[in-house]
Amino acid sequence: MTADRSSSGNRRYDPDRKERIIEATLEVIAVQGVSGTTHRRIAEAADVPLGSMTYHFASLDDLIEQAFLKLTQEIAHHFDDAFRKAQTVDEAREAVVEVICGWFAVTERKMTLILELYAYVARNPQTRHVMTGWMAKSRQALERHFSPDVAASLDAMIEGASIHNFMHPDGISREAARLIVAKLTA
Amino acid sequence: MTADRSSSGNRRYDPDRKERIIEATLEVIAVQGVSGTTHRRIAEAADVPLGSMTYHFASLDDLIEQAFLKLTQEIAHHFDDAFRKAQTVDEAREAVVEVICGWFAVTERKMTLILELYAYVARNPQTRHVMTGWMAKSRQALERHFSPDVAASLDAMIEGASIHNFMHPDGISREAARLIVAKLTA
DNA sequence: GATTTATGCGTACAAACGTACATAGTGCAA
DNA sequence: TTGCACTATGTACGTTTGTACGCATAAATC
Repeated sequence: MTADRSSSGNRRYDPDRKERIIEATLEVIAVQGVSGTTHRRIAEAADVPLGSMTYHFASLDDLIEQAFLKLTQEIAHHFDDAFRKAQTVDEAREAVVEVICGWFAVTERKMTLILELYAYVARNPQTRHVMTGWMAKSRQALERHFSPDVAASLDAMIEGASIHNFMHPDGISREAARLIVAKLTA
Repeated sequence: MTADRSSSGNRRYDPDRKERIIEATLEVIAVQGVSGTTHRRIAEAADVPLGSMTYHFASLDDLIEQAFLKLTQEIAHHFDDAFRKAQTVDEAREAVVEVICGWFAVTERKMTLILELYAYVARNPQTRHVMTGWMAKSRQALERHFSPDVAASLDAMIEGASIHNFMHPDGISREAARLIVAKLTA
């Protein structure tokens, strides 16, 4: 439907096709879940022929893994940014609150993708490195401002609170989050 | 392969077949994920004919939802038990530590199922009641011993810490958990 | 024992799947 | 312009999927 490809003499110069396929994969997973993610749906979403799938990626699982890797890298990058900006411990505390109450909760898409990732990793141990890599980066970002133990507890709390806020509309308020963070970092 | 059904005149008196199908569904989801869960695999796991699937359940999604409901009810029941047994606040605190470090971490199967559930609910909003019901029960159990706000924070921490412990072998130790719980319930 | 009713199941079917591969198209060297 | 090496694609194949449905069979009633 996005035209361009089906018209204009077909074959086009398309240097970042691979990248676009990966992004389309995340889009499909977000809407259909891993269980509904197929070569054909991704190809349609990325506006590329079906043959491109097996040409650029060894298998569907290979593609899904690369998509999830990209997802975690992007999130980790934003996460790191947020804590790099913080100058004081108090600003870092506020950043944690923001991550819990503002950032994740806003984008249902991102949370859905993360949950799909967790389930996927749980069932495909060979992809666990995607998770451990992500967690290591998050931990590192938090350890700019907090001790390793406190960083670990904050990381876990961010995880749990994000999920709960996603599942339950009136989960944890900004004030409540502020109090929790204060307790954990006291 | 489990015999019995294929021999002995076939049709058998089987009053809790429906229940067994639900349990088999959880088994299949735990191993194959929702994405690999099919009528045929469930039927084989439950040792019932394929026809039984559409006879007892309106659709595959209907069956999956019922299976997840059963899962959450069982977990909530155990959870409630643990906190009902606690007589003092300190015992309740220790119960939280146990939930984080002992209980979930032990059974990979259970954690996998929970993560599959999250992903499923995220993508099927009409099944969100399964989650909200579960969360309400957990909250209730915690509120036997803690204020609503503290209960909420403990619940979130349990969530996040369990997941992190599952993904990363050396996640949060028992001592670390004890300290965190102490901080949150101070 | 005969007849009826309700329950359960084997089987078939169209649709969708992952993947392989012959072939068509394209930029580049000469 | 021609030839070549390489990239990309359309298509076909064998499986597996969810679901529907006609028929077999057990239980109930007389």
